[in-house]
Amino acid sequence: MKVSTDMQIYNTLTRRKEPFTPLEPGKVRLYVCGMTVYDLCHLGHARVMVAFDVITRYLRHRGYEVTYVRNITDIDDKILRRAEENGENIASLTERMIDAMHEDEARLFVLPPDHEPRATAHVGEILAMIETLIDKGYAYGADNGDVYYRVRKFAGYGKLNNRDPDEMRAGARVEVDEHKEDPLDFVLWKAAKPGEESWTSPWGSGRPGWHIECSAMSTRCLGETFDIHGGGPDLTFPHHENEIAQSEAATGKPYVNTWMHAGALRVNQDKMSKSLGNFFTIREVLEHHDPEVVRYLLVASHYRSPINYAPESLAEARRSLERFYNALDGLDLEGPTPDSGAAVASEVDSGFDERFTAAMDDDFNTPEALAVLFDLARELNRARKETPDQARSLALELKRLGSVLGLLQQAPSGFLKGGASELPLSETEIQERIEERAMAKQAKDFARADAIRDELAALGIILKDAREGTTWVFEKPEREL
RNA sequence: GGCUGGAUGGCAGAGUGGUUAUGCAGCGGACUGCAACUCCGUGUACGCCGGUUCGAUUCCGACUCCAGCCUCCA
Repeated sequence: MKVSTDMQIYNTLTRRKEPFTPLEPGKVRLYVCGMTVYDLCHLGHARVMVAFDVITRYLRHRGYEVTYVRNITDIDDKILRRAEENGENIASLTERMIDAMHEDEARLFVLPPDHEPRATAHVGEILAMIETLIDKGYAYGADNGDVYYRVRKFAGYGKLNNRDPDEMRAGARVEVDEHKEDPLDFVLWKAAKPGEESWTSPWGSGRPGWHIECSAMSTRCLGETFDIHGGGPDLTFPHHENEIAQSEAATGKPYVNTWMHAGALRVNQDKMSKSLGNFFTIREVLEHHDPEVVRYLLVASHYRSPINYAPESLAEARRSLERFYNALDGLDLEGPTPDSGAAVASEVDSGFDERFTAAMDDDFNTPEALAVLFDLARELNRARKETPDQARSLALELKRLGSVLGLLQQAPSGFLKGGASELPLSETEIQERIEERAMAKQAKDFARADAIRDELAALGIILKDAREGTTWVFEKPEREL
């Protein structure tokens, strides 16, 4: 696949779309801030995971070799507190949460990152970077054992957030720490309290601060300057601002070329948060909804737009996805694919790929890309009647482009049947009723046939009479959460 | 108060200086024994006020409202 230079990506740093040119031709180095593993992942995490999964998939589809690094913060105040509440040790807590996170993302069709560095495994690099910062005068040890970053010393501080340090009313909402030279200074190394998990350092036993960990691990995995750094919307300040300050002060080089931030996920127009009681973990939602429906909802908006999560929006996402799967249902989707055979690919030449690519090249415009796929699905539905060969090619094309968004890879009948485990009747029972109805139809006993259909419909099982026979889909009557 | 980003048809959600987004829902027609699926057709949408322009939802300015960040947060 050819890599052209037509891609445009919105850069948070410059606040505009820019042509994307990686440092090394054909290779993209991508770092995304991952989770602090003290609790289960919620939908906001899913949003970021899925956004950068789509971005990675598309870059690869476009021919780039992507190294995708997403860290795990496995030491931090919240973890210490939670472990103590649970009466379990830190390692046990973080391992459990990491396993749960991997399960959740796999269910959402999120491909694993190439590297998942953990803070606790990189304390050496973190200490080295802190020492460099002290040597260069950008950091200082305080008498309480903490080490702080000297924000005023770094000329570019605030550039990511367009914020002037002099304008920041520091201390307005935070208690000013008497050990800091300046209220804006942030902690690089935190002295351990007695009994806390700690590492030895030149400044006494302690643990790394949150910000330095990302600087150290991204540099370790991707080099001093890399292409894309991503994360959730609330990380721009102070986390990413501090990363820039640390890394650029330590290396004297630009840290990141393109900063990307996903939009927020809201619940009924409020920010999702525990205090508001509108907090949904991924697994809670997946108890009631097909994972692909959740993913579709997240992909159907642009990655930078806020998404309002409401129960109705999932029902609607499901119906949209049904349109795709209805189009694919009953076609032979195995065998040679457009990717594996040029002969098959040439049969489909209606510009769908080009339109899809143009949409995605424009800052990963997934809504526009989905619009192309809906057009493709319509073309496919038209072709089904008269030119089945073409229909099959279009179906394969739909599935292939869908895979770039991480969608449409399930067996259509499986999706449409809505997860056999929730069915009110067994599949064989349903089949029996269908046969019963077929006999009634043959005997022209339409009243009986309709009665059977209505009876099944009341259970959420909708029959579809096709030329080849009757199939069904399962539509759970009420979907909540 | 500072900084960012928004305000699009019943809902969701792209985009554009003049021409169809797309999906869901609705309406009319086709297919069907009747439906479902599908197809065809169908909506005088662009917060408010000015300005630029032959023409603005799209550019510029003011205003109103909303959200996020400014403290840990994806």
